[in-house]
Amino acid sequence: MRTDSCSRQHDVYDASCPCRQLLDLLANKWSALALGALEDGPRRFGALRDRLDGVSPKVLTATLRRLEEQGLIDRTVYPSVPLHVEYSLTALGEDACVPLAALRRWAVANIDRFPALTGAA
Amino acid sequence: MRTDSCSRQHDVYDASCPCRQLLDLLANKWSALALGALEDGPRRFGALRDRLDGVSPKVLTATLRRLEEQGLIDRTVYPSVPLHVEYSLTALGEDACVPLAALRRWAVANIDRFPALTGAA
DNA sequence: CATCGTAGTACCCAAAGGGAACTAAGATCC
DNA sequence: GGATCTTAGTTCCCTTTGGGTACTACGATG
Repeated sequence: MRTDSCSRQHDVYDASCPCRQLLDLLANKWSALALGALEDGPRRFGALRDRLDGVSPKVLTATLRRLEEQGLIDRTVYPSVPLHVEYSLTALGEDACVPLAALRRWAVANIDRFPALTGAA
Repeated sequence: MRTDSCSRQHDVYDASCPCRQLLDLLANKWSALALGALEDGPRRFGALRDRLDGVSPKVLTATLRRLEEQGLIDRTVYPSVPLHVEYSLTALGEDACVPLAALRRWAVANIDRFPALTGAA
């Protein structure tokens, strides 16, 4: 039983298809950076906040919760003191990292072709 | 003369690096869909609005303007009546489509692994 | 002279993003 | 035993962005 209109074949161009929502989740600056930050092993909240330069704790929490909800990352709490929370990629998250890493790499590799961003004359 | 702190090597994890802004532009639902919609040839505003199911004209205009500003798409006005405006990819836009297409394809191919989105039990 | 089609803009409201300050819980210092 | 530290957030408030509906401009067409 489906509630979306896209019964068999999925299409990101269909607003009611769940993969549109998935695209919305992944095609997001903070999601792309957060997943990438976990690529080489688990990280704690503070480490992620440092790595994702410029993110506010509120937005980072929201991003991580969304990713966790969808099964892209795991959140493990170590009830030590001070509290210790570790985020890590799931298998699904690792897979999602592939296209996201390609996008990040493209941005870095091609930034010089964007004069309006690099402040060139 | 640069105003950003990331003098030589670019890094999306540096908030002041221009490629962070580029990532923000590309890692966006509407950008990814709009660029993809132009992959197989120029399209008019109305055609894009139809293709990007669920987009409001206001948001579509804003998205296209941003992409045009950065040189990813061209906007050509044919002063016929009724007015006719055609959007097409630049060479830069075509290149950017590669990682974005991969991301869209990943979403479609892996949506079944997201029970929370597909409404599975 | 009213209507149509195209490509938007204007207006208004809701949601998300963002910064700074604050909280909780216990260990550790003095 | 009270002050202080650390970690992982939450809360508040404000700004920005997203989103829907209605409206405009333009001349051709009936």
